[in-house]
Amino acid sequence: MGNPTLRQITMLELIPRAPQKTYAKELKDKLSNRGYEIDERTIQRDLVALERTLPLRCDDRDKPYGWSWAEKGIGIQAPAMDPIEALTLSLAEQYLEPLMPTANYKRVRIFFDRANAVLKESSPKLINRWRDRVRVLPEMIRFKKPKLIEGIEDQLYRAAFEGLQIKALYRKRGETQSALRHIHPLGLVMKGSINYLICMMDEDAEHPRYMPIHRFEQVTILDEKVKEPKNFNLDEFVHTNNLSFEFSKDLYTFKALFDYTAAAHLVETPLNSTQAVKRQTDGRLLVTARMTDTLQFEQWLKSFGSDVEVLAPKKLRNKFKQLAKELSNQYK
Amino acid sequence: MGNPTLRQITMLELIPRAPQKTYAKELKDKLSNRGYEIDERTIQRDLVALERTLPLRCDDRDKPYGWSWAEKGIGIQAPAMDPIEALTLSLAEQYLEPLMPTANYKRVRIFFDRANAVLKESSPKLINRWRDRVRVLPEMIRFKKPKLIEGIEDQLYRAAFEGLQIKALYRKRGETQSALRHIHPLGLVMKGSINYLICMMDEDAEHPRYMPIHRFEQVTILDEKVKEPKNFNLDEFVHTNNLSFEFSKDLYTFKALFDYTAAAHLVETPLNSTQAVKRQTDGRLLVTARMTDTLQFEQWLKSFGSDVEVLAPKKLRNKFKQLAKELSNQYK
DNA sequence: AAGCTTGCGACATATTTTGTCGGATGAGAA
DNA sequence: TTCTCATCCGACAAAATATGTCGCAAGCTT
Repeated sequence: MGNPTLRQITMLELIPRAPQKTYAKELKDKLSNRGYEIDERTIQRDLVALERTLPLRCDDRDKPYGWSWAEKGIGIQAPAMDPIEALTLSLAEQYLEPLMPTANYKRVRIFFDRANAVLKESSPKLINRWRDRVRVLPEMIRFKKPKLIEGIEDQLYRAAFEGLQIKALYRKRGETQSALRHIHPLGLVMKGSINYLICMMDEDAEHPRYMPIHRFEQVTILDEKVKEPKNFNLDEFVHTNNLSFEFSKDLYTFKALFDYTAAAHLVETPLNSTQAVKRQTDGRLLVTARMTDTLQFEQWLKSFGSDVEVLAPKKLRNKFKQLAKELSNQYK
Repeated sequence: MGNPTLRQITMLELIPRAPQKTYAKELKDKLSNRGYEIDERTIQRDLVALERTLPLRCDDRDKPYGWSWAEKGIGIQAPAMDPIEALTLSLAEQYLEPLMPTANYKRVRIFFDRANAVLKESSPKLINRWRDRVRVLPEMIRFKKPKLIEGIEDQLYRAAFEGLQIKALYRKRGETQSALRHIHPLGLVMKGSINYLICMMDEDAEHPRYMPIHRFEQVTILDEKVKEPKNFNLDEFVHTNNLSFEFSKDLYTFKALFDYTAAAHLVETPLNSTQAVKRQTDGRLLVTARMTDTLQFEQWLKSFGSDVEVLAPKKLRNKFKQLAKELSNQYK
């Protein structure tokens, strides 16, 4: 006879969360794989015994009975989260909630729930205090997330993860009708509130495309493996398709004068490690850094309005000259 | 005699992760609280038995022996993560890593490690594929995080969580020397790469301040409870101190013409639910929305350069007129 | 209706669990 | 040093439990 505790713990780890199920026989096999040669009867008894105290569910509508962990229950976790860990997770929650795709967020939610349960137990008063006392503020304006059809997200993820082809109803931008397409998912890119499926289409088996997942209206996963272009590289794709806003990987030396109050934070949170800052006699900050040529950087510069004067490179300074002209025309 | 399995599971949940420890006597008390009246001897025996198979550590340099879970081990988790859950966590990892304070990130890391372990086991080939095939792209430029002194972050968090006063060495912006201060932590605000401690100072017991935590050089937690101004409200503080960049909560009706390609995404990811978009005959998009007057919104508008023409409110249009003038002067 | 699977009660037995006791050990105080 | 105290740990016996086996019943399939 082996150690019943360890065997039962192992068994509990083998039981999936509802709505999935497992069966006595399955458990017997898996336990046997892990070195516990045990009678099926014993497993039945263990399950019934544990069910009395743990949030286990037994679906006895059919035989064999299907066993699972209650969907909402927190199950077992050892070592338990310590309060600091729990605090950190509850902070992570604040970061993730506005950013992450909703379907995914729901799935990590269970961890946050668990964290909050720990906090509640360790210091029920403090947890509310904490909620009142911590804020994660957005750095930039946040857009509404596009609406997604229930379940679509999950299916696209699964297809991308398992590398399976799909058939999907996809609505192009501006169009009101969706069309059936045969798609080979290659990857996923999340950017701000929009997530894209990177994929190959049957029509053009050479060039991958990206499709915002909120334009999918129906997805069926097929049994066939995805056909990939050889040497497909997601980073490369992202760059060449302007998804990451990078024009090139060439570095240039950036130089500009910033208003002190508008850019003082650059001293402590530099653009990158090549950045140098020097206060000028007129109070402005001369900032120098090696930068890659990205649209995001330009947008960031533009957001300073007249609180920045770009000095170098020439090309960028000219762009700003041009911008000045255009704005003058626009608001004349 | 009770059920040994359940009792042992409960006990395992009571054992902290290293470097924290617990002791036989402590476990006896806590188990007794949970309804397991058990001899101390039995606990010792259980611990030794479980140590053989689980990553438990026993520090036997002193008596009583200190028991803990191995720092790196994954312990027990039931129900086990299913692959989709694991996938989602590994995605959350990509979101959080660049955003979250480093000290915190290390603490949630254990969950990500666990997730990756699950993925490795369930489909070792697919996990690598997934890593190659999913990217979370930054929406805006990201600054380097300021350097923090080891342990400072943890202590400030703990003080803020437990509502305890601290003594700290704090270096003001621009100064090279830090000064000792007596501080009453009230809360925390995370914004982009900078995190702030919101607190009261002994010198001015009326007005809370915010202090970037990377300017703290040493922190000692005191035993005394924080004194708070009555009716302290973090959200209010954040607003009145321009941390959230909100000038006022008054809504105005915003109206502007956007270049189509630059702003097409607004159709699918609107600013808020009041937004209306209409395509003009010249191809531009007329966007209308009720907005609050925030600096962030203005910055976002400015980042469009000449791809936006602000129409209303007048005040905002005038700001842009002014901007056009200033830019013209600057780049003349 | 036969055959199969699965759940479950019963039962005897081997095994484990557990409280108790007493000795060993080591730290700190007198 | 010696004494005291807390703790660990081995031993032991009784009580409780765990386990394999068997047989029956229920429900499904063929």
